[in-house]
Amino acid sequence: MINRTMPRGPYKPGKIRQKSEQTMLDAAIQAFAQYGYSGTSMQSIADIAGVPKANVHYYFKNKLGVYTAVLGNILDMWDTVLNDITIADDPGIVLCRYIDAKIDFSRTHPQESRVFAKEMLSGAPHLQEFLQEKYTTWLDSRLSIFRHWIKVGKMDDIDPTHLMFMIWGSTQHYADFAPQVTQSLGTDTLQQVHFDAAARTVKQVILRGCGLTPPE
Amino acid sequence: MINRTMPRGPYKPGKIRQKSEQTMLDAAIQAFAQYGYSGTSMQSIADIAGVPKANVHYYFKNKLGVYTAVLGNILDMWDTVLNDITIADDPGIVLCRYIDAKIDFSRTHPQESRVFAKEMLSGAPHLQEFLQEKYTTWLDSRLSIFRHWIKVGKMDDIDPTHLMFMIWGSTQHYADFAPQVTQSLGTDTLQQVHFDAAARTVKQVILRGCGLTPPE
DNA sequence: ACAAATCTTGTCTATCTGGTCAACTTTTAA
DNA sequence: TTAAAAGTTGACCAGATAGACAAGATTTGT
Repeated sequence: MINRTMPRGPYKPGKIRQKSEQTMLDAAIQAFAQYGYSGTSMQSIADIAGVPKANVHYYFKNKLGVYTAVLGNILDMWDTVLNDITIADDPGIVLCRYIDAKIDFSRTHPQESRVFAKEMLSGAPHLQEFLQEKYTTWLDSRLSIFRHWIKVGKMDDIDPTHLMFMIWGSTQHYADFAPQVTQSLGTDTLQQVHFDAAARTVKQVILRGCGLTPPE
Repeated sequence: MINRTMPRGPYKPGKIRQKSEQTMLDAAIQAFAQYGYSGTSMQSIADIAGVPKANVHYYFKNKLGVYTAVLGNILDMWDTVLNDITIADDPGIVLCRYIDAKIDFSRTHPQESRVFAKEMLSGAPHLQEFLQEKYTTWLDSRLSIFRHWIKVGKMDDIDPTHLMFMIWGSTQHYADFAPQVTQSLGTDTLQQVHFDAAARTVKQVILRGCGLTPPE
């Protein structure tokens, strides 16, 4: 994607910029996940990326610009799994798919999960727009499907909003509280087998708790 | 509690020190909850407490000292609810009591929950001792009780470790992800009624999910 | 009242912070 | 080859940072 606000000329930007930005965003996500927005210095981002600090300022307007870019990338990943469900679907299958996807996100993108969590813990000052627009629209449409399933007896009368919180809390826990989880499971690093056991238990409890039988 | 390492003399410390320390710890917990350890300045703690910065340094050795004191107070609150359960107890009643207590903690001590969560998200660098000693002992003894209940058929064969994670994740969510929760519930501030609904749903799903019937 | 200890606070310092800038090098299209 | 644009980087700045310290104010047992 060529940035059309850049001046044109014999030297077209693209490859170098794209690669450098990605390197710095990768570094930034590590720093923000560990130290939070206020606790992260531009110097530390530069150090992790292995470039001088001025280089970060060349690619991003300021610290907030880096953070906004990181946060934007994370929000773009927001829950595509539940996007195309309909009232015709089977709630048991949908919940299974969703729980598996959320657990898998905790496994494959723990740093992203942590940046999001820290932003929430800080009062979500940079997520107001997301929460009031994209998120609310997304949630309302999903909730109405759950309510329909409940009305037609496809699942028990479980408050779907709080059910969502349960799924989010239970699955994100494996990324956000990793030190406690690893200690509890008696391992050094979380392996696929641990995430499989987690998904199995969460599906088992949530589905049975909603009056659903796990699909084969 | 008189600090016996302090020099003795005609002026016995106690009331003033106790009150000042509490004021500063209250201020510190607010700052740490919002900005995390690295992002919190001694000046901001002093500002919230309404005292000069040098005053904070008089009562605490350094910033880590303040943080350690805050964290210690939080760890002292660790889950007294499950401490005195035995294999003779009814798992349904125990889980109900526990879920209610955890939801209540999220309601009455959200800042404490957030400081703990941020410490976890940062990799728990100041919780290694706690996790390896007090926590592990506590967890192992609780897990053995759950395993006994499962063995004698008092509850379904649910991995008790992951069940604990589900309860923690689901209940702490209401303190740690408060902005998302409030937005989802269409309210400005979380009220007792919201926490009641949360506790009801979590108990409903967890108990049924474990093959238990909610007690009257 | 008084002296010893506790408590308060303004001031100082060395370091780190986000951010700017200008000189320099590399890449690119012609 | 060349020149314009993109990219790199060390040096620099003003303000914030954690912490030290000394001088003064307050509290308390005698």
